[in-house]
Amino acid sequence: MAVANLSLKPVESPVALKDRIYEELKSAITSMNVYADDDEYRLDERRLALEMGVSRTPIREALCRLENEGFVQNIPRRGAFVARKSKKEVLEMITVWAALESMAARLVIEKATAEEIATLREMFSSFDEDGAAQARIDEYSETNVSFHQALFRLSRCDLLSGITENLFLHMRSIRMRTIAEKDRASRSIIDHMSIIEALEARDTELAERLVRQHTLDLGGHVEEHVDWLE
Amino acid sequence: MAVANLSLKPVESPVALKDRIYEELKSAITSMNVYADDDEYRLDERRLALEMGVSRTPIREALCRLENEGFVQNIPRRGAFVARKSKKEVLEMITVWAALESMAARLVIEKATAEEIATLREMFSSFDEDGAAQARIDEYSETNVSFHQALFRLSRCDLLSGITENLFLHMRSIRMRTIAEKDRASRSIIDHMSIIEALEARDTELAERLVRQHTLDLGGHVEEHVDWLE
DNA sequence: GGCCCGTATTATGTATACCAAATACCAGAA
DNA sequence: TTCTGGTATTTGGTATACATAATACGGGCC
Repeated sequence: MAVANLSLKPVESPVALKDRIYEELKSAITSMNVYADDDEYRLDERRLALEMGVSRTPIREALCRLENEGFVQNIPRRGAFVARKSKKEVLEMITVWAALESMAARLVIEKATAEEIATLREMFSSFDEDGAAQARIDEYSETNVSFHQALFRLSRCDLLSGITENLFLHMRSIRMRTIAEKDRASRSIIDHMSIIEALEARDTELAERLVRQHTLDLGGHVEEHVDWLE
Repeated sequence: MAVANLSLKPVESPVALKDRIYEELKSAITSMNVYADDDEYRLDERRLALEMGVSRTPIREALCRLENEGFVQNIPRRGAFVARKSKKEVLEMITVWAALESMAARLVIEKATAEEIATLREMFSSFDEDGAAQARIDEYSETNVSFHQALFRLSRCDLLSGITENLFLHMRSIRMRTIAEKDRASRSIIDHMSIIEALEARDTELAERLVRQHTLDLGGHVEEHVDWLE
């Protein structure tokens, strides 16, 4: 019997309620300015359930996941709150980030093609003239994040990227309150260019050291200048 | 009015059911030999609820946490299974481990006292005579794990320790199937001693490199000799 | 005898009900 | 007026009930 050779894609499994709620809540939490004021943001299960038109069960499952990822703090018998990181926790996140990204740099040198590394350089092409760069700090900020994400992607290590993804989201909340500083931005571009050059030269030790130091410098900056973290 | 100056400790809050179930299941899963055969271990919610004498709700919350930590795989509408790591995933875990532990080594040099570093050396005191060491591989295996855990502890970075804790638990399952090999054990002792010496000499770059290489070597070993991972 | 389809069963996903703990509020006394 | 103690309400923790999807099994047809 002839088999009809239809090109069919797997039917999209209907996304479970708890997953959609998880996405919705996560996006809401990560895009809010948690550190704007000192209020604690409470996540009332019943209220959320009512607002989203579902029962408490999927809400609770979503909150459970968010708690494990550190976006929500659950106090027994008290309820769930949007998590606020302490300064110590932020510094530790930056330390872990430095560890992971320096390893990513090693892997990039080991695995990425010259073309792939070239894409990193292209990301900064519009910032070549450092005069113009300093005028567009907000735009640069996005490129900045993209650069680091690209580095992890090129490392071809899903676990590295995965762990870092949430670190980035946490850091984004911190960044929202940090006023973009001109000197840090231009310094950052220089750092990135040095990193790219080391990658292109396939200098593992140098690339690793530059990446680590770049992130640890951010840690030093936070340590010294950020005083609004508990 | 005089205030009675009693030294009271906070009353221990009764541990929630879901947390106890989480601990119980986690310990059960991590201590079982997941890779012994090709069976898939299904975690039937109803059965677990019945066996543990609770309802399905706290069971589900515990399974949710375990899924986030990678010990359980939840297939929608199919149920929960004990997670089996693929070879790729194991290799990536080892990579992340290497990244985190080499950073831990840096921090140890930065923060730990000479006395604390000395405790690392003491852990291996009973393995000094390498003849005797090879006879007690199983005993050594525990010391081995303790050594790495101690390294993270001395780094004073809770996040590093925290992330690694689960990595260790995952690796333990892998180890259970790996037959202890004499040559790897003795090689391991040599590695550890070199690491300790670098820490004592406060040679950051060397310590970092040795730690990273020690773990990456394990990765190479798995890559080459472990063929029973999917 | 083997394949296919329909029904039954089972288990997960979701909703709801109940319970207990924590907080808020109010009344009464100093 | 203020503090204390008790009660009410709120809310999270747990149990249970219901709906739906997936699988297993059996009968019918080829």
